[in-house]
Amino acid sequence: MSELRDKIIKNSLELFSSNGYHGVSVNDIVQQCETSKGGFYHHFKSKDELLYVIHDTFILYVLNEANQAKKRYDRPMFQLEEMLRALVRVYDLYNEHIIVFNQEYKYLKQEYNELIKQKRDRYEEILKEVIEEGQQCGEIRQELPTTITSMSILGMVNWTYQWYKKDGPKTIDQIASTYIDIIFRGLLTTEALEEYQ
Amino acid sequence: MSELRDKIIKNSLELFSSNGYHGVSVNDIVQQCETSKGGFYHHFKSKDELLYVIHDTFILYVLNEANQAKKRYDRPMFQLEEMLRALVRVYDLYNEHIIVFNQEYKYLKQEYNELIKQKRDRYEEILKEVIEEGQQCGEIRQELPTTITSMSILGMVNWTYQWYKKDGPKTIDQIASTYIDIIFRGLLTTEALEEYQ
DNA sequence: TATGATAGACCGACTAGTTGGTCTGTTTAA
DNA sequence: TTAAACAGACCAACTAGTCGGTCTATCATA
Repeated sequence: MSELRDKIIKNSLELFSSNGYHGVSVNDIVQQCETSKGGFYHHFKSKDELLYVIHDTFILYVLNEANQAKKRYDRPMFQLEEMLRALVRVYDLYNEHIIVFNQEYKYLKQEYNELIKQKRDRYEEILKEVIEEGQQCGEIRQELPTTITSMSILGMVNWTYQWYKKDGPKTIDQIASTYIDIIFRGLLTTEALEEYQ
Repeated sequence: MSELRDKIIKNSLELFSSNGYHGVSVNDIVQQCETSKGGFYHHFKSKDELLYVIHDTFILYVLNEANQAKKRYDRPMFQLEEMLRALVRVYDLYNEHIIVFNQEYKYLKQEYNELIKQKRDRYEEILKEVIEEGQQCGEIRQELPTTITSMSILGMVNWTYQWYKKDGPKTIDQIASTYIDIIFRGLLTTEALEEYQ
């Protein structure tokens, strides 16, 4: 792609993630990038489109990882572990994307919102599928309601962006391991848990 | 307090939670309330102060519930259960507050932000204390890192606002029970879990 | 090789509209 | 009579987005 386009995305991410989408004007972005209004609008139809692009690159990545995790393993238990490790790992890679995503996705214009929502829903579906399959084959406790369970997991992991700091005392892998420890003990049947450990 | 003041808060909550803080102008609020700019600014110093008031009423309630839970029970295990049930219950009572809170707290002006952050931090401290005490008395597994664990719980529960619908298929109590089921199996030592069930 | 044409990248003054907030009143209730 | 409660015209600041124009690089043609 273009150099300026990348520069705009990179700088916008910094600005958005610390000041919020509405706390940053197109002029701010343009100034930070040492370019002009013309430069900006040459690459983006609107400020909204920029927000969309930020959302999309990140969610596309996550969705892709989830699909791969499903393919790589055939047992739900391991699919789930891989999905979670991948999702948590994203917090190192796309930290700023996620802050912006969670804070501002409500402000996406409808046309963009629908595109994002499709992928978001697809991810949730995959997670649900994995849990359902885990329940069917006796790895995950059947008495757990599938939706609440998958939302619990998603919540736990997604909340990371609220407190995780790259230079904090815990590495992202340590965090992932603790999540998986808690979730697996919480979800797995006694037999599956014994086998897993 | 004043009637108009309450009306402004009530209507703002509706507007903010569906359109976002930045998607709603003071004029929108004033129109919805069938009042005027004068009416609004008689009761609030600024639009920011309104946002602060919304944040504060909700977090004050949650903090209060947590303190009571700590007082009511002496065993960490039960303190934790009560804290979680109370926190989840808030999603029925303060649904709109929470949506606004999570979406917009970043946009609070510094003076307000600090006041909110204090209470928010205090809540997290209480949760951590409970978990630490649970670890010390052998109810909660000692190998779990306290911070990550408490953040996991907070994340799981706080995420509820993203998907919970009052008229959805699951009641808030069912959701709470599933959370507690997963968390307790995930956190408690084998002995404490047996005793609990 | 020299010349002219075309296209994309970028510039920045400008506009039309909106925003939060103010200020001078008027009404209402005690 | 007095003070609080409200009304609404008004303003300065700022916003996203536009538009005529420039600069540079590539490529066909003579």
